[in-house]
Amino acid sequence: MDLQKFIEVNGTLVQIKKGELVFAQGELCDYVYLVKTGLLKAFYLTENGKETIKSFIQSGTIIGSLNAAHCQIPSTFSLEALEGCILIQVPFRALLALSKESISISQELIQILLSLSLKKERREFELLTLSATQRFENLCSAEPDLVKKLTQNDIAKYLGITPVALSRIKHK
Amino acid sequence: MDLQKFIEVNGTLVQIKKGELVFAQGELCDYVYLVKTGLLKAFYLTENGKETIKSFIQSGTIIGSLNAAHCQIPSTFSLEALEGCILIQVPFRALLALSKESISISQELIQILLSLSLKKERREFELLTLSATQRFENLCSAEPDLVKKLTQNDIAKYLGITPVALSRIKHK
DNA sequence: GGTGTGCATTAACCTATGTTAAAACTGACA
DNA sequence: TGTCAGTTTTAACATAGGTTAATGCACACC
Repeated sequence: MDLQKFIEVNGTLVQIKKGELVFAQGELCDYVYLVKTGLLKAFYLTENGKETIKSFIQSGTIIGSLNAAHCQIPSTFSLEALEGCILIQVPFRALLALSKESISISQELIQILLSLSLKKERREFELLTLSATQRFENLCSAEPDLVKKLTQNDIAKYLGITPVALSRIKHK
Repeated sequence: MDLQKFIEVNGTLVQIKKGELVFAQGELCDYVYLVKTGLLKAFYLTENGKETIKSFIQSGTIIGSLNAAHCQIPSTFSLEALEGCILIQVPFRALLALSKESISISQELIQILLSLSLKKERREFELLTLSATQRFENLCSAEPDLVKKLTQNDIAKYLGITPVALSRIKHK
């Protein structure tokens, strides 16, 4: 049995309306979610109230505050639905426990973590070496359909700039 | 047997002199390294020849271009010794193979990947939400002894700014 | 059709950081 | 001791992006 199947069989269905939070920064969150349908954003709020977006999560993805769940610490980010979403929720510890018993699940978990680390590496690289303009162009060519669905506000927060700056960039 | 032990027993010793590369960006690199002694930097070179530092690697750490090794693609970064280093090298596929046979190794690999993702998450957060000044202060308080060993050039490249900008920040 | 709310654009001004280049400093070594 | 290479500092100027605020636009709702 694969991981996705396991979650579907053993998890519980959760419906989230547009604008609602799945979990909030500062909360403990022991669950991992499989996104069946919908679109979400994972974002940070800094002390001075500024929001920056960590990532957008599309259907088919497994998402959760893995570190929070694993270390039993409060999540560093919030997860919000940008559209109505259907998720399947399963405790992270159930996954870990399962992985202790099944090599194939362990292997799959390793695959997921490796591909997660690949994604983060790309993002780190872009933040470190590219200008906002280049990051925007990259995003547009890598995820054209996603970009269409987002507000410029959210795109800007993802790029690490203000909506005003993004508007300027687009204008050129 | 734990992972570190496995590497020590099955790996081969590699000595790297200061300034030499362990592997270079663009190369295939199937190995994972355990740092016995020394200090290294992992860095990107952009097309226009600019260097940015992804991370510093201190002794006791396991390092490698995991994604490159796993996906059999060229490494996106280079690894260079900042001091004379002693490393132990082992093929990544040997680790993966081992993890397929041993649950405990799988679990350890999962732990390593989780803590790696935690580190990257922190860095992403800092790049996304903090100013260069704040990032510098964070680094100084989190890794005071590491900072002492580095040149300002390398610190700047790690923070994502120029040495000139770092000098200005320090001056204040 | 009118009104309100949220989003996008534009403009004016400000600040952080980049760029280039020169000068000062440091340590290695003949 | 003098010289050289590498590193750090300083200065002057250029640019990207932030901040604030005003305006424009679009859609929902009365």
